[in-house]
Order: sequence, then C-alpha cells, then structure tokens
Amino acid sequence: MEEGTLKSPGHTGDTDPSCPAGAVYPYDVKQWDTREDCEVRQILDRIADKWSLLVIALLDCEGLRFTELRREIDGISQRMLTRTLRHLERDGLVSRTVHPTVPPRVDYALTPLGSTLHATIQSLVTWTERHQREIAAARAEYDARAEREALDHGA
Amino acid sequence: MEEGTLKSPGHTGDTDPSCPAGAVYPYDVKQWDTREDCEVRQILDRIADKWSLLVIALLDCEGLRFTELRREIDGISQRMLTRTLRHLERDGLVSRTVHPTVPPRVDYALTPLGSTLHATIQSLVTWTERHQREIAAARAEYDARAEREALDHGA
DNA sequence: CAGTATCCCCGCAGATACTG
DNA sequence: CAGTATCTGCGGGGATACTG
Repeated sequence: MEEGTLKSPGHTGDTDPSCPAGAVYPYDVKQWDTREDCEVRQILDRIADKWSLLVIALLDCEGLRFTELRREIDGISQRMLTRTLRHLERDGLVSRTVHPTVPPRVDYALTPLGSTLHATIQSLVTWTERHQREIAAARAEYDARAEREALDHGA
Repeated sequence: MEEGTLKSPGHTGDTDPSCPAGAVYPYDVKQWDTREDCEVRQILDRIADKWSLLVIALLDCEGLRFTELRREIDGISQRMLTRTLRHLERDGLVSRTVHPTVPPRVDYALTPLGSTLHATIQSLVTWTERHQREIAAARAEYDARAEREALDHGA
C-alpha cells in the first residue's frame, strides 16, 4: 500500500488515511487500492476474517437486529460487530435498514449478492462443527509426536 | 486463554509459552485450549486465515512442493508459507513427505480429511473471483454515498 | 438500542540473515 | 531446496466510556 507519506500528522488510531479527504468513515472502513495486483486477496481477507464468516452464516435471509447478532455470536465485541457489518455492507453483501423509532432498531439482512455466498459459507461452518473432534485428535497426535522427537534430540 | 502468568520470563518473540515444557515447535504452532467454550472459533480462525484457504484450494489432491506453492501463491513469504503448512499439518488437513535426497524435496498434499474441505473452499475462492467486479462496484457506490453525506453534514 | 471515540496491547506478518 | 532464527512495525481487536 506504500503511502506512508499520506499519513495525516496527528494520526494515531484507527481511521484510514487513504480515504478521500474529508469523508468520515466509521472506524476505519478501508479504501482498497483498486490496482489489480491483489484483488482476490483483498476480498478473501474480508470474507475470511475473524467474524464475517459467522455473521454471514447467521444472517441467512431473514433479517436480524444488531443485538440479536451480538448475542448469537458470543465473544464478539460491539466494536467488531459494527465494523464487520459496515465492511459487509460496503461490499454489498449485507443490507442495513434503520427503523426511525425510539429506541432505534436496525435490521441486517443478506443482499441478493450476499445470498449467493451463504450456502458456501454455511457449509464451511458446518464442516468445522462436524470435524472438530477429528481435528482435535490430529492436533493431540501431532503435539505428542513433536514432543517425543524433541526429547529424543534434546537428551 | 487467561494464562499470562505462564509466560516465560525472557519471552519476546514468536514461540508459544503454552506449549508443553521442553517441546520445541517451529515458530509458534499454537496449543489450543481444549476447553470447549470456543472450539469452532479456533478452527475457523485457522482455516479462514490469510493464507490457509489459498493453500488448500491449490493443493487439490496431487502433491506440490514447497517452492511450487510459494511460486503459485504470490505474495506469501517463506515464513508464512511454512507456518501455514505446519498448522494445516497439525490439524491433519495436509500431509508432508520428505524425500531424503540432496537437495531436499518436500511434497505437500491434502489428507483425506483435508479433501473433504477442498470442494467447499474451492467454491469460496471461485466465488470471490467471479464476483470481484460486483464487490468493487458496491464499494465504489458506498464510498461515493458516504462522501456525499459527509459533505452535507460538514458544510 | 445502536452505535462512536479513544486507548492500548500483542500477535500477524514482512524482511533479512543463517543452516543442513 | 526447504527450512529456522531474530528483529520489527503495524494493525486487528478487546475494554471502556460516552452519545442520539
């Protein structure tokens, strides 16, 4: 991304210097370079980050409220849920509808584009659920073997 | 993970303090807590990290050498490729076979378990390839709208 | 309720140099 | 060739406090 020089002087925290001057983004919704050398990587980074997969898997087609997502996901902080949703919204995968009531109510749902992702991601998540025991076993075995080898070499 | 007290005194770098004492792991192959409160998250973190998806997608069933993977993936550092492969090996998704020749030759391939993941991940990767334009468009639109709204509020 | 703003840590990941 | 070792920076992400 090679633009350290653009960095605004007093910048310490979260906001992104590469955003169009004057635009204010919540947190640091990135402006990706559109140079084509790494598009797929960028998109993968977004989809396969810590929370996006779970959010998309949960959203299915019916909308959920902010708090419902928060409760469902377990472990996600308010900050990260907001950021994740903003990113997904920006990528056109999730729609955000604000009901101007008080207290406010915001619903999130998959867009048509997002829906085309849902099946795949769902199957990824269920795969991990189905195979967690096998993976845990593999890890245990690997660790045991590594430890034995370490002992052989060490002493 | 709440075990800051376990941290070995002089520890600064990459290795993992939670590994069984005396075992030496390459880099910092993590020892996950097996307490069940966050298993799926852990596994997802591993599978859906920056490089694993691409590695698995590439490996298919036929084996590839270290350097072939390195060349194919583009942008990955030697360090990250090694680490990713070690993690996948530990999780029982990838097998590593060393040919005791000189110079050495190491082949990586999907295990049967890994193969069950391949289809899903492949479809995830091809999805991003197929929809990158739509996503780019969505981003542009989002940014444009955000900028307009920022101007309305600002001035 | 649904966010923003701010502070701050630590672990990911790149760069570089060295080895069997 | 296929790694390991070490240093370092940056940004992901948690915690907390505040607002419309």
